Amino acid sequence: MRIGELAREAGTTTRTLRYYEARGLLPARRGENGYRRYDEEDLRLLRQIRLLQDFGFELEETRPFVDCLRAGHPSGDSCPASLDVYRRKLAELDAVIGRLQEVREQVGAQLARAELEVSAAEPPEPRCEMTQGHERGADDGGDD
Amino acid sequence: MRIGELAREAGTTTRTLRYYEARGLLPARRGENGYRRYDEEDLRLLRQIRLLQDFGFELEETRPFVDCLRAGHPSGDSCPASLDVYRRKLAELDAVIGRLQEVREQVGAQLARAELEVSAAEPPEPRCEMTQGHERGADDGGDD
DNA sequence: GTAGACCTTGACGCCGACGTCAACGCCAGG
DNA sequence: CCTGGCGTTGACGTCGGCGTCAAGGTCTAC
Repeated sequence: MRIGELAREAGTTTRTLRYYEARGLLPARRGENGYRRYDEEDLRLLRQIRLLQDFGFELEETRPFVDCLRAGHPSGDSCPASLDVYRRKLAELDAVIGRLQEVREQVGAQLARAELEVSAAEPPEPRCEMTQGHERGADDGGDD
Repeated sequence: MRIGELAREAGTTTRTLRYYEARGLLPARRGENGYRRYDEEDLRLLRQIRLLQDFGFELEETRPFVDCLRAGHPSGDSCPASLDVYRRKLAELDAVIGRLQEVREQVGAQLARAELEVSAAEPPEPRCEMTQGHERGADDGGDD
């Protein structure tokens, strides 16, 4: 299969495949005409790469998985090096998520405080107090 | 105060301050010698910027806060435009955090599965089966 | 034979927030 | 006067993962 076909199969672009090859991640055999040739195995490798990329892994971090598959293992994470990447990534994710949650709380608190101060500064719209003995008919008019 | 001094006060660099000025975010008055001159107000603005930057806001997103302060408001988030940024940022944070948690679960699950498969594949270390009638002395060896 | 769809390499562009260097000006202390 | 420490502008480098040309070669269908 040629580069465009593989790209389509994997939902990516030829530029990306050439980039991977340049990085030594997914080298291709060459036909007589100099065109890159790929097989089903390459498609597997590529799918592994894309999956991890979608997870936010850097390209270099996908290399152990690719190497693992290429070594004949059933899946990309059948090798210790891949598991190490998983573990590092988990720790990294936890750190980032924790930091973002912290930020989220800070920003949320700031927003709440700022909104309060704004509403305190402008006291309009008395919010329709319910005075006693002031009931209305059946259709009391939608308040929305 | 001069640029180096302000940078030190705010825990940043002169390069950063020049960058902010180039972006129109923190323009400086000039002394006779062409040196940039800053005052305490600029320090406040700068601190507002740095705070938001630490939160992961892009520079452009800090602009409403800076403008707000410069307009004489008590704090950078006393203006509607700033609140809008807060809200957009919250939504963004929630989305990112959600996505990362999703990824974290996926990666965690993959790791667990892969570890299981590995331990299933290599049955070494028989984990010291207790054969009957093979008891040892008092100190039976800490299993860690 | 020619259009058009594919392929090749090479190289620059992009994004954001600066870092880093070059080459120069200004000013205070000894 | 000279050194050293500040300042100035300008411009290129960084990082990742490609996008997007440009200028050509190849192959297929009509």
